[in-house]
Amino acid sequence: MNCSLAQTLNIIGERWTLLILREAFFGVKKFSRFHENLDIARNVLTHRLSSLVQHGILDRVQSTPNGHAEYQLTQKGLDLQPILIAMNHWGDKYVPHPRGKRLEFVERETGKPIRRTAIWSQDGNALNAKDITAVPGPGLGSEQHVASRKEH
Amino acid sequence: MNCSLAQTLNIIGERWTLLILREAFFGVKKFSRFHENLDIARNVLTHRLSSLVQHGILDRVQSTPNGHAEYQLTQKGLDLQPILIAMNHWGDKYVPHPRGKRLEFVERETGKPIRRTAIWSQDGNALNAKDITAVPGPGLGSEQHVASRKEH
DNA sequence: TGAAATAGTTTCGTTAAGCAACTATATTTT
DNA sequence: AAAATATAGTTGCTTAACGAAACTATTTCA
Repeated sequence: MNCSLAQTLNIIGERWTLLILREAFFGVKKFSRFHENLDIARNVLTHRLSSLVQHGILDRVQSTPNGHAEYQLTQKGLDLQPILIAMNHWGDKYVPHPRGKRLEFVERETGKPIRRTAIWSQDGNALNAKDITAVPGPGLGSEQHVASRKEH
Repeated sequence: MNCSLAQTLNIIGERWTLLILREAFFGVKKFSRFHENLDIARNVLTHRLSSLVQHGILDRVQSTPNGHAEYQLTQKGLDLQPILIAMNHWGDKYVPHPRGKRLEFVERETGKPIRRTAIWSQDGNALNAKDITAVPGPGLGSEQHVASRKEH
């Protein structure tokens, strides 16, 4: 499917994958830690980790000659953070905990909260969904449909 | 699982869901259009649509007395756009089409492209993953772990 | 009135996920 | 050095989700 979203979902769209990556962003590196933090079946965890390694999102490094691997995020993996944070923000808003935010993302240096996730225009305005439209680029075959979004 | 990301994934994490929403953002409203644009099994499409309706992401409106439903995005659904666009941008970057971008998102009024997806500090700097950390908020039970992200 | 479209449901076969037990090497403890 | 524990998986089996095709019941079009 010639669609960047579909391509992304092919890589990170399976069940558990984004939760594994969340753990990785929190500093988890070892099979056993992933397994105890997530309630995931071991064989599924095996598959997900090796898939993420194959796709270049995690690096698998042998910390001892045989076995005892560690998994760490590559740049490609680190670049998924906006997706994770966007999902986190949406969940905060629409499936809130009664007591408030579960996690707040802040600048490491200053401790100041980051901006809420949004779509920004070039000149720095937050845009809402209806102000945005998609235009076909060079990578979209002419056979492809780009349904024009009707007003409603 | 007391985690906003996990909550979000419970709602939109199943296979096909985000592709269905992509179509909805492009203006698709009817069962038959979703089915012909996506190569999805009809029974699965039925389940996804009704799940999205139950979660308040789509509204199901009867356009004729009996049958011929239309599905349209609610505000809750429209607010998923940053997630979709973040995934689109990641896919453009890491699974590119040889000829270039497949879709470009622009402001409807001016046609100007939107900013690439990123994490922004309050004062308007783009942050990269290593500059960000998470701190527990009021909604996070004390039993919860927030692994502190080690340097690497 | 007949044909085609719409919005599903039903049945059945395949694939993926979940669970528990097992294995083989590595490290730690005594 | 030997035994116990931890690590990183694998194997076999069960259950749940997905996929393909055929079927159904209205509804609109010609």
